Amino acid sequence: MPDSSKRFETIIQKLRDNNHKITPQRLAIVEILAKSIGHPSVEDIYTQLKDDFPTMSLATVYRNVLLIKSMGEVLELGFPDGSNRYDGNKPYPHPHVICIKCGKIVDPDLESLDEMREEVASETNFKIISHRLDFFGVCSDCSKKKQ
Amino acid sequence: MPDSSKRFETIIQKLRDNNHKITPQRLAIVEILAKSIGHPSVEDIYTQLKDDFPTMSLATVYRNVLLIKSMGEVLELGFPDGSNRYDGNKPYPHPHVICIKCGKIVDPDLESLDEMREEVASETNFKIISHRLDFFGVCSDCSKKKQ
DNA sequence: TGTTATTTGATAATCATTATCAATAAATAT
DNA sequence: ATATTTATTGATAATGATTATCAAATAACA
Repeated sequence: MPDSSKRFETIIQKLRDNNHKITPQRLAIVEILAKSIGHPSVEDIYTQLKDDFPTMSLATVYRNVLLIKSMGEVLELGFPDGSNRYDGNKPYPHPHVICIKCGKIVDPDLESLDEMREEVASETNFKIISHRLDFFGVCSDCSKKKQ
Repeated sequence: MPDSSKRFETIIQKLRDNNHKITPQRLAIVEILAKSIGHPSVEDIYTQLKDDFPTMSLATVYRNVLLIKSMGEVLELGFPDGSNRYDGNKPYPHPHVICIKCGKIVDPDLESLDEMREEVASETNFKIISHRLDFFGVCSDCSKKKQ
């Protein structure tokens, strides 16, 4: 079973468990969030769905993303410029590498964060609950294009 | 010479170098940013200045923070809820520990980030330019209050 | 198939930030 | 010192992303 199908099932099940109705619009939004290819924005999701759902309202996308976020099944990545991107495939905190040219977001494999977390906790006396780590740079595709 | 005085001089000098006029409002805003006690928001800065400058416009605070940010002399910390906090004392990327109860922001000392940066660069083929690392949790003051 | 409560679509409201513009004031030369 | 020039300020309108509103539509279940 592919990873994104598993995520799809998990999110749908959680919606059912919380007595939310399963509408075609909701299904389609969950489908995209379960994959979260490229970490889409609300606008991205809306654009992807307009073909299949010509009457889809932008508000519906916002509402459902918010609902799924409130259940902890999507990670919201807000940026200083006000843009928000979403990750329903890995809804827990994890590092991101973001291309400042094309907006591409990649998930690197990093392990040493857990040590850091404990280091911070003991140094500051905070009870650490979550974190956010983003690296910003230029991807290899955009580096080539530059000339 | 205290750290914040040094920061104050640096920012003012950079303003002069870029042919910006030194107004009383600007001086006062730079003074607060140079300290950046608690990583203030624009609203925080505005509130602090209203006593000394009763006619101070909120737009003036926004304008000057933006100007100083464009010169690279203040770090903007934007959060998913839309709030922005500023650090003119350490305007370069560095980790933050944020209390989700009272909003307090603390700077921990962490060294291992540079290794991580190189690890990410070699793994993703990105040219890493900047980063952002926030830990979220509950500070010891708020932990005590809870009961 | 009918009933009920939720969801949807369309649009208005909100709120932080940015843009506008006339009046003011800083910097520089006179 | 004073005049001149140009940036800055204060007040407010505009913007844009997100959220709220509400009547109509529809999923869930009897």
